[in-house]
Amino acid sequence: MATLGDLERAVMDLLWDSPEAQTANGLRDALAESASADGKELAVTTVLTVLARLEKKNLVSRERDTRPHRYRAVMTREEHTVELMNDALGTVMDREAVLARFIGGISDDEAAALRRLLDGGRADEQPA
Amino acid sequence: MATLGDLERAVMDLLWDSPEAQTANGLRDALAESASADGKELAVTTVLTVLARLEKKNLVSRERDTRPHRYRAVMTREEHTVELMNDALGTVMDREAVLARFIGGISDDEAAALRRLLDGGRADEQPA
DNA sequence: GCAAGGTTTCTACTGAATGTAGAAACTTGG
DNA sequence: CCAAGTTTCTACATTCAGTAGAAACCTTGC
Repeated sequence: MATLGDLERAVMDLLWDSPEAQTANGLRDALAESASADGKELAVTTVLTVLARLEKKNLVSRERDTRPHRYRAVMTREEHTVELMNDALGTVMDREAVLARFIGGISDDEAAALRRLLDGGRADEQPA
Repeated sequence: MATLGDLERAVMDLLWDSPEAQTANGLRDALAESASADGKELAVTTVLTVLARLEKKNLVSRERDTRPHRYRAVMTREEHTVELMNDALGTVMDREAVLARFIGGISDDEAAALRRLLDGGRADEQPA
């Protein structure tokens, strides 16, 4: 339930970056401009197909009542990333050993931020 | 570069759990006993194929000089898991926002462990 | 030195996931 | 009711993973 293809990922990136729900056509246009694809226009049916797949994966929801359906990300990018991290952790029995190494690899700034957050320092969490 | 198939995963689990390098035959036998597969014997060529694939993915190395080649995991399970976590994080610009949510979701025990680790509390890390 | 048996490599097939899109079905404003 | 836009169906190519037979490759006992 983890890996996204390149196009799926590109679509998610667009949805994550826009607060408003998007139409397939809007996404197709945005994809055309986006860095990776140099002007390459996809068929809108292609975009609709990946949106349907992303919906099936519960990464995207759509408003079916407006005529051009509008799509939005179900989770924020951050929530999704945390889910991936927990997926990775989930397969391991000794979570603390992993966490130990993990924090061993982060920058001092991030370590400081973590410390702050752990000390009730909170900033904006919602229970996942 | 992330996702492992079920069999690949099963092989990695065996390699991670054994300090010694293993042969394909040994792994095949171990797989037969292992929980998930109820007595189902795989062909040894099957095991060799996935080992070759895991080697290509740099998850496994082999000693080619002994006759039955012997295979070992390149990283520990923990290191590998951390890599997955960093892969997930890597695609995100705002790492701290992700970390914030991440620690919001862990247990109190783990939070305590993290705090300990952050305070130079260390236990067994090697630089990743 | 050589055949036999174990080991490894090649090749191949299947099924799922993904990128891609045409054809067909559907909806709705005029 | 119809044309234009929208959505769904269906389909094909490619890649990845599971699976393994056939062929090539060692090594060792005779």
